[in-house]
Amino acid sequence: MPHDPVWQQSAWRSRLRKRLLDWFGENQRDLPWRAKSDELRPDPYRVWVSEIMLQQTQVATVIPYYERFLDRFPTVTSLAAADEQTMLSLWEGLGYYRRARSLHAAAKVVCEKHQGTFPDDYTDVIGLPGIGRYTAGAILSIAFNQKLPILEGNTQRVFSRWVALRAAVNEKPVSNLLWQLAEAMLPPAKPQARGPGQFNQAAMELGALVCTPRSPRCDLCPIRGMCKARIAGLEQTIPGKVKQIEYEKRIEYAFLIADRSRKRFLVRPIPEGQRWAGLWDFPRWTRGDVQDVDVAAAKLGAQLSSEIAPLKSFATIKHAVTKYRIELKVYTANIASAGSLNKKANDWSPVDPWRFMTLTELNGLPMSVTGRRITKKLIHS
DNA sequence: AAACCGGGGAG
DNA sequence: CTCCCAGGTTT
Repeated sequence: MPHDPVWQQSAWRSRLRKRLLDWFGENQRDLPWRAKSDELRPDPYRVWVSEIMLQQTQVATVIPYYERFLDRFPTVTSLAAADEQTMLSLWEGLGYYRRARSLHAAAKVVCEKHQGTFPDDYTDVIGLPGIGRYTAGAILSIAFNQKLPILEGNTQRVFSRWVALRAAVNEKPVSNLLWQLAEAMLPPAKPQARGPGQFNQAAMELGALVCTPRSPRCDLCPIRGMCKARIAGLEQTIPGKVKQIEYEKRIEYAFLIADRSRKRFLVRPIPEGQRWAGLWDFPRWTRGDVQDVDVAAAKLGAQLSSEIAPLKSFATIKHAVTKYRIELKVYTANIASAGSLNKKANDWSPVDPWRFMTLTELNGLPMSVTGRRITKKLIHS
């Protein structure tokens, strides 16, 4: 892979580090998970929660959720002891709920294996559910100032530009090279105020505020004089284009089945191991691409051992997630053997988890975005 | 409306 | 190494 090995020169690295850390000292945002001025280091638990929330989610979106979450679960111990439904409700809106479930599971491990103290050993940390190489490096460098590299969306772009690496960052050899670069750039652990934790945060902050994907603000950049991409006029074209995703269109169906009072709707908590595990949902057919509502109703009915008869279209919700472009068709429907399903609220069992719930009750349950959108439409109808 | 952004984990 | 997870933001 042809590129200028400028980053292998230690003088270049230290000059760059100095500029970056000076810039960070004056321009970093005041974020709730960063160390308060009277603290030497931030609390590892707080850094951890923030890093998990920040996976695939932007800072501005995360802040209110983070504050609510920390308010309710201020320590690892309190999170480990939390009821899963409560925890998921606090997460609702952030999406990718597996992050929350992994965080919860990891909190239990920290309590059981590490007496409630977040571990400072890399092997222990990366062994926790939901923590991979990036997150382990981020927590240990930021909270313990360990000399560990990080590589994520921002720094992939920032580092590629510094050295004018033109290849697409998702190619394996490129990513390997960027990890090496990330490691080579790290300052020594002392002085701590300008150590690896500060460097990692500074590089990400630069990517978020200045070295943005499109139209980078090079005029504000502390590295502008020594950035190889900028010098070559390539800041707009680096990093290289990632292969385009092939989107897949899907049609899915959800059914609103009311009880005799017409005020309660059939829902259930999604079982372990399935998509949206732990969240509540309406009867929904999401598998394959079923073009016909009657087919979807028949298939779902077979699963519920009851016949579902679609009545009329209630709403169509368009939803995009990862590679899927989903059209969710929501129908009101009747169910044949409502008798066996006409449960009282306290009749729940894992074998027959379906229950009728009022809109007020639904408001208190954790749901996926589309589930919540259906509920909101019901309230306003 | 389409395009873009993107860590971790399972297989 | 590839695919999935089950959303938000930008253009």
